[in-house]
Amino acid sequence: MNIRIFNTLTKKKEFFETVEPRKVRMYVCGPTVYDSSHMGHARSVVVFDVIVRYLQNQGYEVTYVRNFTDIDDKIINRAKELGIDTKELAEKYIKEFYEDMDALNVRRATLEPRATEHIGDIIQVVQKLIEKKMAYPLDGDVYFSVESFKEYGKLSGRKLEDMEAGARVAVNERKRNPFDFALWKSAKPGEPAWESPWGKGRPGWHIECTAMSSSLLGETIDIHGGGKDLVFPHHENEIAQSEAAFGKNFVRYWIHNGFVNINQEKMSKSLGNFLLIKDIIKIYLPESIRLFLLSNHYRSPIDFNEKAMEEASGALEKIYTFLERVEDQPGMPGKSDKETGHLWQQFCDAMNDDFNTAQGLGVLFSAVRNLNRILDESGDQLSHEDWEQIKAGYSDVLEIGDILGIFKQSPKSYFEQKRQKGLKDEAIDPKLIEKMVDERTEARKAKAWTKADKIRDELLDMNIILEDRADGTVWKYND
RNA sequence: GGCGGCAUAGCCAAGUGGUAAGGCAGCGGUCUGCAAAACCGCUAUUCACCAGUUCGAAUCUGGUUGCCGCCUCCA
Repeated sequence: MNIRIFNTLTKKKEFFETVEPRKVRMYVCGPTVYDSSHMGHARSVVVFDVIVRYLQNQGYEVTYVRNFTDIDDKIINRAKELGIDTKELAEKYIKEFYEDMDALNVRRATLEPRATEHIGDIIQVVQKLIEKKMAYPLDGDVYFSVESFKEYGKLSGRKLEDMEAGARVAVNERKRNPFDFALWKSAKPGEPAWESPWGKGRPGWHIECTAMSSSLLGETIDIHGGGKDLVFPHHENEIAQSEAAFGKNFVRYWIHNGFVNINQEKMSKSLGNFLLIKDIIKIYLPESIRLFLLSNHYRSPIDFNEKAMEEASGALEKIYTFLERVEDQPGMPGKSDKETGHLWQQFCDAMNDDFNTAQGLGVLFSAVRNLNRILDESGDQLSHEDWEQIKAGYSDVLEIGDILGIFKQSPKSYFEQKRQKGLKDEAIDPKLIEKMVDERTEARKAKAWTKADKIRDELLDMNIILEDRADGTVWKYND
């Protein structure tokens, strides 16, 4: 049980040691709820969902906090456009976020705080920073002074001097340093605002995470995660605020996931290629999407495209086919076997190495192939030894699926679901298919192969694939 | 301009010092009336290029080329 994690702070894989034995305090930056969630959100959320599942499986008690940023400029602007208040807007997208994530079989975090629920904590941290002279009020705003924090830049590997050279930040003459960032922003008329020692206003973006992390998890936590894009400035600023305020190491392990590209392009509003989760799940099964997202190492970029999704769907089906095959074995005792075997251990080896799900999937597929071979070779009389291997493999596959958040349904319902979806997409009456399959069965009995093959071809045109098994013909939808 | 990442077969993708996982596609085969599914075999003497360290490098060092990301809201 020696997990190694790539720490963005040290740029090295380090053995995972928690502050408190067997307990993990973990914070992951959640969405700013001003718009629907896209595939990038899906990746981040799924990756950390898998990490939490694995840590729990390995015996850690995980307190997992994932926040909602429910107040900020983007929310204010969007609400203004729509003519609704910010709270209403935030609620709408929080609800959507849950719908998307439930569909993707993402478990809820232990705590899911909202920035607006922690205004008091935020004000306290800001005050503390002012007292320590590491922040300064300015006309109702409060800024963090980056120069006061000597280690500023340690996460992103930047130096203030270097950045100033090629500065692309809008210069605000009033700030002491162009990189000073707002902890508190004064409210313009009509904007949502909270009372504070500096007048009415709202928190800056970065401070909420410091406040919520420290108040819910403590001043030093084990893991802080998020997308790579958050390294600078968001997480850099969080470190500065937190370590300045509390005088302690803020985070032990920083974990950042890579981007999702769309057909080799970065997702961006300007390119108009933002793929929303709610649209993607209309086309692909959520489990296929999870499998796709986990098929690359979490730190590498991943390219979303039709071919990749078809491969992921095919891979999912391959494993469901195996599971169904095992469950159809006479004498299959169901999922009783809880003992984990060789395969599970190999999967853990992959996961222990910086949560290498891509390698873990390799283990899974080669195991499925081996187990299928055993089934092929033994025909209908499985030896005791073979049967033990199959049972152990089967339960390991399910255990792995549990970590990855796939194979949640039975193979029967998976295939049924696919058939239903196919019929709906193609607008086909299932009775027609049953009728054609029956006709073909009759033709085959009469050895009228030409007729039988003609029916099969007709079904194929409807994307229906037939499998003639020993106990009858089964049809599947081919997407 | 500053900082960082990546380059492995037709495609996707693991592998950070010990002689190239896995998936898809392709070809050949087993099975099948024929298929489908499944399985077996074949498919990178080689890991962008050049030099170096080493008994040994895809893995380490230096350089070259190409692609990408961050530095502005962003998962």
